[in-house]
Amino acid sequence: MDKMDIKKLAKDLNLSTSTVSRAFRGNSDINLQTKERILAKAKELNYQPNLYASNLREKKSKTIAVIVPELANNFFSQAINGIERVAREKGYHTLIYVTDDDYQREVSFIDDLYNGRVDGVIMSASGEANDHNYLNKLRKKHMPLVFFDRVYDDIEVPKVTTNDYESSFLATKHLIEAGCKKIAFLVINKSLSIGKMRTQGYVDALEDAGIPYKQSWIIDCKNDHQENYQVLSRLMNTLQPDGLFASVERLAISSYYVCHDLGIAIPEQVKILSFSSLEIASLLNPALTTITQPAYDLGANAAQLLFKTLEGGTAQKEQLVLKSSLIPRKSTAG
Amino acid sequence: MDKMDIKKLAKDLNLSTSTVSRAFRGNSDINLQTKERILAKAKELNYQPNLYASNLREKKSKTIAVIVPELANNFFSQAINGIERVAREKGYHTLIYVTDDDYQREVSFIDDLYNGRVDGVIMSASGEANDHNYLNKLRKKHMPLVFFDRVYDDIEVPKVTTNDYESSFLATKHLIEAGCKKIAFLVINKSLSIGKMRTQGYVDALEDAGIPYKQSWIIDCKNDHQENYQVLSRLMNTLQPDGLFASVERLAISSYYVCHDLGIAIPEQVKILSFSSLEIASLLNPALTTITQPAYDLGANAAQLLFKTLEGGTAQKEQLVLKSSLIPRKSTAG
DNA sequence: TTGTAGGCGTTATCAG
DNA sequence: CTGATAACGCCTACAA
Repeated sequence: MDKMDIKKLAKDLNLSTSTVSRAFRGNSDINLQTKERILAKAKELNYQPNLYASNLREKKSKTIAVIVPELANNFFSQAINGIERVAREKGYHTLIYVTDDDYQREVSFIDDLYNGRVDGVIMSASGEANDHNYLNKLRKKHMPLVFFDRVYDDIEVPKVTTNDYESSFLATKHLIEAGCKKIAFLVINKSLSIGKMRTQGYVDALEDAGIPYKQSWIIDCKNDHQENYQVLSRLMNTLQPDGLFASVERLAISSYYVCHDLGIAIPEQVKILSFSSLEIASLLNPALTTITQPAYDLGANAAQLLFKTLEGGTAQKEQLVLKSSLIPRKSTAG
Repeated sequence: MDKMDIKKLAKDLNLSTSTVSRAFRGNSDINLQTKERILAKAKELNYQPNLYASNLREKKSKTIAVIVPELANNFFSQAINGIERVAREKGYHTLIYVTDDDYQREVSFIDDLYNGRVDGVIMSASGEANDHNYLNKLRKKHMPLVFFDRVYDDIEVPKVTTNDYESSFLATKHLIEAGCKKIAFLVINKSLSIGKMRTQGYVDALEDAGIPYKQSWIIDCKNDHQENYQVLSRLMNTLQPDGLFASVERLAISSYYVCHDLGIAIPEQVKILSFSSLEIASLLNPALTTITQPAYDLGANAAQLLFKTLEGGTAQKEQLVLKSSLIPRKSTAG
């Protein structure tokens, strides 16, 4: 009574399973009337073709995987939103995997996808300077992979990033023009693709302005707020920068807390600027100058690239670079 | 050379497919040595059992679906984070569907899940006062469903919510005690489960304090910022409230913009309080008093409830109510 | 402990 | 336009 399958439905209709099957496939030849009769009966009996049987036959899952370092984060949630929308429009389903910035987890997620569960993968990388060879297995399985934002340079697949170097350069220049002489650069992982680009933009902009650059002004931070709070407090008390350039949103947040608590006035005593996808940057106290990445578009484009290779068959290695925008606000006001 | 399946692997090893299969199943009798030989060879040849063939046999997908109204949103991204974590720990995969608050989309997502794609569904509802009968089909398919936060009262499934009525009552009281006489309540959908509870809390708190309650002080808003900006501007100019209680984070945001633009001082001229999962509420200008829902826990608990019914078999109808916390900040300072 | 064989529910191919 | 049949890749009785 409960379990419906194509055979029972066919018997109910005095038809063969092939005919019933045809009613559910878009293309095949079938009499319109029988088709409608079948669909009606199917609805009545609450029948739907079994997904796993279909996929087994057709060897595709109409599903993609998205692997991200974190989820509860403006940037990634917007990006995923973009991915999900494109996937949905293409009739694909979207699986989410969060690594919590744990490289091992990334590896094991990927491992879990070899079995045909998905047709393709979109990923923002977690594993810094590790071995990325496990990703080549994906290619052997003809499973397309697309990177967005955080990429591995040594893996040749389509990538969607933003103009990090240029943005970072301009941002640093912006601080200099606002009068900063002692600009600290806050970074989480300067060996990662993105950290590297952003750090370089900062360094070059300093040089370009004839400001002596010192290694000690590049501050290594973590993902943990408490730790960063300590590091930044020390920074403010010792080096006493008059400018903070946060390469990641959460570092700007920590900086704000530190400055509030230490009674350091923004922007009078220290100007702050950050890469950030915070939609309410202008409501902060004071409004935060940001380099805003087009997070949604980044995701949407990554998805489009994936479907392009999925449909085209050829493994493209397109590199798409979207532009971020520098939005000056009170936190860097002269 | 490329495609591996159990037969080729078996042939390579001079074994039968059943033996190979056994090496991958946890339970079956198999010689430890042959098992290891098989697994080694499998790794070498990059073989993994095809998921769809396995699922077709075993009739379960080890996958759950999460359906939410929106994704790029502090509350939902935290909740999904909680769900994903629990699912991962249970060895399940997580599919994401975003309705953009479109009831029809919710229905069609659900339709798409009848085919065995998932073992269970976790959902925060989009469709207000619509017909929810389509959900009963899920039950016929023995597909467990769990609601979180936004629920349909007429559907009897496990639900995880927060103490919305109580929180709303206390929040209103907080505003009254801070000296507000004319408190407007901003709501997006007062007919929805949550909107209803929150509205009632507001109304009752007013009555409790002997403040005459007027329908006109309940302000109907939308999801769109532009529209809300208009509505709220008008509100501030006409009714001139001295307190705003936003039932949803985005309405507090819009209120801040309006007040900033109109030069209305918070909290001197108007105090603002909001349901919100914003982690940086205290960095806003001024720091925003919030009722903070335990978003992550809401998601994690919903997932746990789902797995409980998935494992236990019995369709529980547990109702879990988590507590939100009122965190007073500058925006409601006396 | 291992092998054989049948079937999970669909769909594509080929006849009719 | 419709029906029979053989895969898809794997798993599990049952037999050896």
